[in-house]
This record gives sequence, C-alpha cells and structure tokens, in this order.
Amino acid sequence: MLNLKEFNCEKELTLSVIGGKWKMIILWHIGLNSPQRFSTLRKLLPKVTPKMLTAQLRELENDGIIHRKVYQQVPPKVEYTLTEYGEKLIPILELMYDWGKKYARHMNLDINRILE
Amino acid sequence: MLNLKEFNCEKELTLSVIGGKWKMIILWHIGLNSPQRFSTLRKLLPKVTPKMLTAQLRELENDGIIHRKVYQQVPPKVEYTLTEYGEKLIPILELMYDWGKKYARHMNLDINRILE
DNA sequence: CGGAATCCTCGCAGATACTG
DNA sequence: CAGTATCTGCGAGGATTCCG
Repeated sequence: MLNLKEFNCEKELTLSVIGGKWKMIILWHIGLNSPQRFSTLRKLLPKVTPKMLTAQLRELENDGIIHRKVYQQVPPKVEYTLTEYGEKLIPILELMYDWGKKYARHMNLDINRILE
Repeated sequence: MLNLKEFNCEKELTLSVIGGKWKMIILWHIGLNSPQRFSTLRKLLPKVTPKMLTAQLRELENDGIIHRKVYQQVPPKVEYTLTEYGEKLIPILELMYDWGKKYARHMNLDINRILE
C-alpha cells in the first residue's frame, strides 16, 4: 500500500484507499454507527471471512482512515472509529451511492442486496 | 462486468464502473477536452498499452459511460465523448481529486506524476 | 489510425482450520 | 472475542506481435 510509483494522480490515491473489496461498505457502517466492534461488523457482513475483514481493517488503519481501540480485557474488545480523513471520505461514498442508485434504475439493473 | 451477484450496494456498482486501472484518468481527460481521439489518449497516457486502452474504453462504452463515434474514412478516426451518466461521474472524480490532494499532503506523500 | 490476437504473470481474495 | 496461518485459484492487467 501507498507505493508512490503506483499513482498517476490524486484520484487514484483516493481509489487505492477505498478500493479494497470490502472497504467502502466497512467505512459506510462505521460512519453510520460508531464505534463498531469486530464481531458486529462480522454480523453486518456475513459474507466476509474474518481473515478478509481483518486485512481490510488493517489496511484502513495503516492508511490513517480508521482508528483501532483495543480494550485490554477478557474477553477482548476492539472498537473501530473513523479518523478525520475517514470522515471526509463519507461524502464521496454518498455521491457514489446516489450515482449508483440512479444508474441502476437507468440501466434496469437490480442490486443483489444481501448486505447493506 | 455488471454481474449482478457481485454488488452488495450501489457504491460498489459505481466503483465497478470507474474502478478499472485507467478508467478514471480516461474519463478525466474526456471530461476536460471532448471529444478525444484514440491517438490523442495514447499520447496523453503513454504508459497505457493500446490493448489496455481499448479494453477500458470498450468497458466504459458497454457500461453507457462514454460514446464512441466512428468516422468511416481513411485513415480511421474515432472520437470518444461522455454520455449523460458519464458527465454525472465527474463531480465524484473531482471530490476524489480534492480528497487525495489533501490526504497526500497530510501523509507527506508525493504523487509520481507522470500522467495528468 | 485504431485497433485485435496471444500468451503470461502476479497478487487479491476465498476456503478452511486453528489460537491467545 | 478478535483475530492467525496456510494453501489455493482466478482473472485483471501487462508484453508482444500483427492487421484492415
């Protein structure tokens, strides 16, 4: 991640941050309801394996998009929140949501809405 | 493309349309200066092989994002323009540009700007 | 000029099982 | 509860060559 040679413009840098397979929907859920726990995200996204969920969360954390707070207790508890720059991504996701909704109607598509 | 089973929400549908390796920068250039010819795009994007450029343009065309106008003449001439829904994507790209610019500064990143 | 046809690589992501 | 550890595959994308 964040390999500078990979980006030709700022749009692609942004895409590299939100473009992971599950990142947008993870950010969406944390934005809607914060903080979010790992187990809650697993229930919200049943199709995502724990390995993938962890990987996507780690990348978002390393990119400074989400914050990970660990409670040192038994049983473990971890909470995820958006950072400042994570919050600033939400309007982009909202625009993408709006565009996709209109586009789906226009193209007579039907979203297979298992999640969200 | 547009395999319905692949999308869990409208944001992912939008991402599937703009998420190809070179699609955003292609749309950006067509938005800035329309119509754009194939050869002009090749010069603007020297790192993109003709195969990839064709593939990305075809997908954008099949998704109803750009329009392809062929002039039946010798030598051949093909012009690409944004469709209505292609135009509506530009604000999203602009937001992504703005976010990426601020994010790059915040993270002390430097975009390797060969293109754009 | 604007592609098409092949071949190939490499890394994201899925399945499954295990752990502090 | 919140993750790791392996193994595997598949397909987007790259290199190269050729064509009407």
